[in-house]
Amino acid sequence: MDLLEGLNPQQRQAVTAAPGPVLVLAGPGSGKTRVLTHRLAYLVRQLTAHPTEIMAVTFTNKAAREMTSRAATLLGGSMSAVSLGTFHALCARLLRREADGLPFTRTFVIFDEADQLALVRQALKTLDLDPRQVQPGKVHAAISAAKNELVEPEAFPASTYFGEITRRVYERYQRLLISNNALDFDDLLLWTVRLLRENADLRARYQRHYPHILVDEFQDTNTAQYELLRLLTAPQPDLFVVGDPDQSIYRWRGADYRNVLRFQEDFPTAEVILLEQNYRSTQTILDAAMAVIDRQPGRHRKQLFTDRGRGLRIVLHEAYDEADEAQFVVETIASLTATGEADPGDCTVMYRTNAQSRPLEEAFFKAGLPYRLVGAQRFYGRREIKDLIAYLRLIQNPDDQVSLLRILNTPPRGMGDKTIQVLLEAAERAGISPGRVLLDLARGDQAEYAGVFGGRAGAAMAGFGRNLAGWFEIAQSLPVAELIDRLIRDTGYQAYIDDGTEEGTERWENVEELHRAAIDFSEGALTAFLEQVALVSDQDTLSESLDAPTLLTLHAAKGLEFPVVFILGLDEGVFPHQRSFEDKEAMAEERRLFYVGITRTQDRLFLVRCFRRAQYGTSGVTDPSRFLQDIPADLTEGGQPGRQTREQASFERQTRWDSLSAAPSEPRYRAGMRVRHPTFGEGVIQETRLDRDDEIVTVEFEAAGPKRLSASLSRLEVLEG
DNA sequence: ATCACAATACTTTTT
DNA sequence: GTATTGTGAT
Repeated sequence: MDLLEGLNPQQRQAVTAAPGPVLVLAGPGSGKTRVLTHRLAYLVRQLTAHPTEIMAVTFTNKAAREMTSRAATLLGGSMSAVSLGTFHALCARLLRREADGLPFTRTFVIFDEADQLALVRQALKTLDLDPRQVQPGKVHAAISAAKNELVEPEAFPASTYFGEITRRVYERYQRLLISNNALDFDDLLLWTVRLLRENADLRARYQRHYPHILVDEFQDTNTAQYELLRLLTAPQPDLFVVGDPDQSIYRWRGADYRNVLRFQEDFPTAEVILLEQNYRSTQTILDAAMAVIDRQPGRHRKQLFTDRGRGLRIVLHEAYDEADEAQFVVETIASLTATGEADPGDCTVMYRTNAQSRPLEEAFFKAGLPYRLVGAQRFYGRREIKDLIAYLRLIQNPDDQVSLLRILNTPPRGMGDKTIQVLLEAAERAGISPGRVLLDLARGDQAEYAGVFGGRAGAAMAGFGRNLAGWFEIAQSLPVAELIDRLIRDTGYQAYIDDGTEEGTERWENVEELHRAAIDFSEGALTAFLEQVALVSDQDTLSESLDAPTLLTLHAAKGLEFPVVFILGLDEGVFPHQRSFEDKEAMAEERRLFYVGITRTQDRLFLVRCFRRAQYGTSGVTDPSRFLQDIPADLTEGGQPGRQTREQASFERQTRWDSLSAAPSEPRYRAGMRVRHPTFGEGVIQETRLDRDDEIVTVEFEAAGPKRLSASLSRLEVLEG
């Protein structure tokens, strides 16, 4: 049976378990995704399940794609019939199909974080609450937490002042979502659960339709997701879940690793299988990981073991500041690459917060080395991208008031605050959304709004309404990419965004990037495109093609593995993060996050911290992370940052400054010089200038084109001139 | 109505 | 130090 080839006895036991509730508790690097994939294939091949009868839930879209292709390889055919994706994506699909009878239509849009916040602000305003006294973010977090726990507005505990406020905002917020014909992320789960709870026929239909359900990363499911699983799998569940409570890192998003315990209570007949052998890391890495996680009270210890041998020691390094930290990374990777110990693509740099990527990017840029940055948020969060998405969403769903308000006067078209206010009031009076009012005006239905709009403003709005109606029309037949073309042309968006400055050009390039993404999106349907945009995960942006180091947050690193790992910012306040200091559970989660980070490593691990670190512009001295003290000294080499005294640190700082003052005071290179670079080959210097303590050289390389390099980081060999 | 500049919070992690 | 919001001038 080739489906079981290369699997160890525990893995085989899991793959071939009898249908029914199965809980696989798997340590890091134990091949749990592999088990899941083989189980999928086993269901089809051995238990003759039809692929359409399988629903598999993964944590990211990328994981879903990977599982599809791996399972397809195993089966020697297409697995596309399997319903595979994240909880959110699967729920969105179900809701679009079954929207009849619900208070929204199947063209609903999904609101992202920023839209949700805008709605909370709006709710606060209509309730006459000052956003300065009631923080919208806090209220939104509370609402989201409630939704993840399946708590309806009426049931929201209003025992405190904040609770009372939140409850009222929650009510209002839900109504606003409906009037926008929009759902937020939590709604996707909430409405699906509601629908299945209340509609027995539908529930039975889905239970029959998906007799087999598999779930990856089960420790990161929340109450709503767990309830959903229970609803979908009764009365005779074939539910196969895989997870590791030690790797639970999404508590702040409502995830509850106690779902693992709940599972065993709710399904007492569940078969429980442990996967303990690790195929990823050296024993040194595993020993360090265990030392970190074993400090966690109240957990079931497990022994991680491998037959890979001890491997190299973990390197500890203390840098002076974040620029120095980044430079250490770049230099170390450069030297590992130069000696052939690792490929650039084998290396990965992890950090606690996204903001920490900036100094890294600068260092890589200065050294003229490419890198891969994981983070979709940042692209889709850009103003110009949000604008165009708002246009698309409005076309898909004219009731989307948040998107309408965003782009009504973007680019400026003579509809200022006053005009917008009039429009909103007219919509309120007519009992329809402002988008519909515009469409009415475009059709010439002035009667109903007679005397409401002044001549100029009325004309502007009718004009925009006609545009909107026109786009609405062509959207039915045109692929998304061409629709975007039309939008840009009709609105003069390029002229608006690209003002010739460097920033303007960059913004326009982003627009082109979105356009490319739309072209690549084969399905062509607007709804599907918008859904994908709303539900992209960070990891979805990881390109496999480039052989370059990867930069990502520790959260985004979940489920991945790399030969060489750097974990940066091991300073109190950064990692563990400041916000977790008062809350024991939050601190426990930080520790698990560190555990996740360490266990991504196959061979070499570098733990780095800074002596001083800038926050809010001013920099201050930091203390080493408490986690560093938990790594046994016999596993490490390099400094003992955890035990360094302040005097030693300040002495180091002194010597640092001395060495920096030896930096060039006049250029070492001249324009016209012929140079050679180890990576880019030969080229001619175009320009050179001094930048603080460094010299920046612009070189036109024969093969690689123009590059800007830092003289101190890149070894340029002068050939002539 | 629009733009330029200034003051002001603000940074955890993400579907 | 930066993104966002608010204010005042055009």
